[in-house]
Amino acid sequence: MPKIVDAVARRQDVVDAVFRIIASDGLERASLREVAEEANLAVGSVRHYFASSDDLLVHSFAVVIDRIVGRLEDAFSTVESVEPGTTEHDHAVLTLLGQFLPLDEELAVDACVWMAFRQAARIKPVLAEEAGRSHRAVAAVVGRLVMRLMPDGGTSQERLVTEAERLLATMDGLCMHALLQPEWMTAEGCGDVLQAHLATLGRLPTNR
Amino acid sequence: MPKIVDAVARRQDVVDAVFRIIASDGLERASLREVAEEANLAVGSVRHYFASSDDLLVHSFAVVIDRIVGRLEDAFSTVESVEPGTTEHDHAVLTLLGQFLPLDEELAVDACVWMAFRQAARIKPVLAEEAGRSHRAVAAVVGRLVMRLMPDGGTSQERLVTEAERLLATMDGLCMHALLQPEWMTAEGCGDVLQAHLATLGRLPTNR
DNA sequence: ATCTTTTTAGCACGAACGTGCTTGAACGGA
DNA sequence: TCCGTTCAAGCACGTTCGTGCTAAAAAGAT
Repeated sequence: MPKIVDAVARRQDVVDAVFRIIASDGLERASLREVAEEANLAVGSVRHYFASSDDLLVHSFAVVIDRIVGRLEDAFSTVESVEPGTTEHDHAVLTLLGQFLPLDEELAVDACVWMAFRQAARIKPVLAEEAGRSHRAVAAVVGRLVMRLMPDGGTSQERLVTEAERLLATMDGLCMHALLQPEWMTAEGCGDVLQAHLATLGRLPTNR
Repeated sequence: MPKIVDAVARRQDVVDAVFRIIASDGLERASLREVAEEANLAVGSVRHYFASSDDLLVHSFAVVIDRIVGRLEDAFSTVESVEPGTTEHDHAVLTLLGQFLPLDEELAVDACVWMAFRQAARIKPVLAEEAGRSHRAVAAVVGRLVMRLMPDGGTSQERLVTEAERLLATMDGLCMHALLQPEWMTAEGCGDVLQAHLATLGRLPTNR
């Protein structure tokens, strides 16, 4: 048998290069040549692991979705393991919602990449399927969280859906502002908005 | 004197072509050649009215900002002309916030273009100045609206800023979802979320 | 040492891009 | 009528892009 390399790890290296390029120069700069240079490979090598440019981008999208959803579900099991109403519970909820925001370097890269792909999916049909999966998975976690946080436990189905969509919209808007206007929307500002929103769900104290 | 055409109107025609292209095919497709074809002109003609591709894009960004901010300020003076607490007042507030969302064809185009330019401004420095102006202008209107809507009239400066940022984030998130996931976030769903958010500001009835 | 298959590297082609520059066409004032 | 400015159109150059294709290098198996 011939030369053996860890194909999975190699693919991940390339995907990491894609992430760095998107975060610093935008998705449109994530061409095969740029990605190859960032990963210290030749274009032909990248194309050995990914059939086409679209294939590379779709796979990168899937990876960032899995990472974000994975963090969210981990954080949600932490929330579930704590008694509601306690300060630990509040802290766990804030930690969960913080996974959406660019609060540190790694989260910022993921948030950039996630936003860029979702926006691109409006135009590029190859990304549409993953975009739908992303939305459904995140909405599911947020929906379960809202059900846990609402005073009546989410008795009214209709009200629950609206509150889930409201929290989801607020999170995406916060993420957008933190990425696009970091001088106006700092991590502290995000925290204030988060607390204020959670207070409107009736659990956390109203007077922040 | 030579041949005279309405240069302002011609420029606006080109900008309209830019808007249509961005809304249907994304900003990266708004090249000089594509724009010229959409406007039924030659590339050289477009370049006669705009010094460069960057010039065209920056001017288009400015136009869409002026349109959106203009609508917002018109709607705000309507809000100001009505007694707070009345149903007309509530209706005027919803009309104002509706200017953010892709509720009809024209609003949808503007929302697409606005989002696309703001995202692009993270990468393209030429767009940064207009992006900042956009954010400041919109935040000013939303801030005044929140001041009018909050029960104590916005006594606490800090609380007022947080609530303005919270409303702004929710609006941008709603706009994003309505554009990217129209099947999950319909106009009706947007209205429900809006009403729920306004209820948390303490003015509108809690029981939608 | 040789073979075989994976891995890496690179070339070449057509398409699309922005832009500098040139060339006609149009048309109001002289 | 003719002039001069403005508008419209197009060519050409250099870059970058994705991709089909070829070929050298690497290394376990024999």
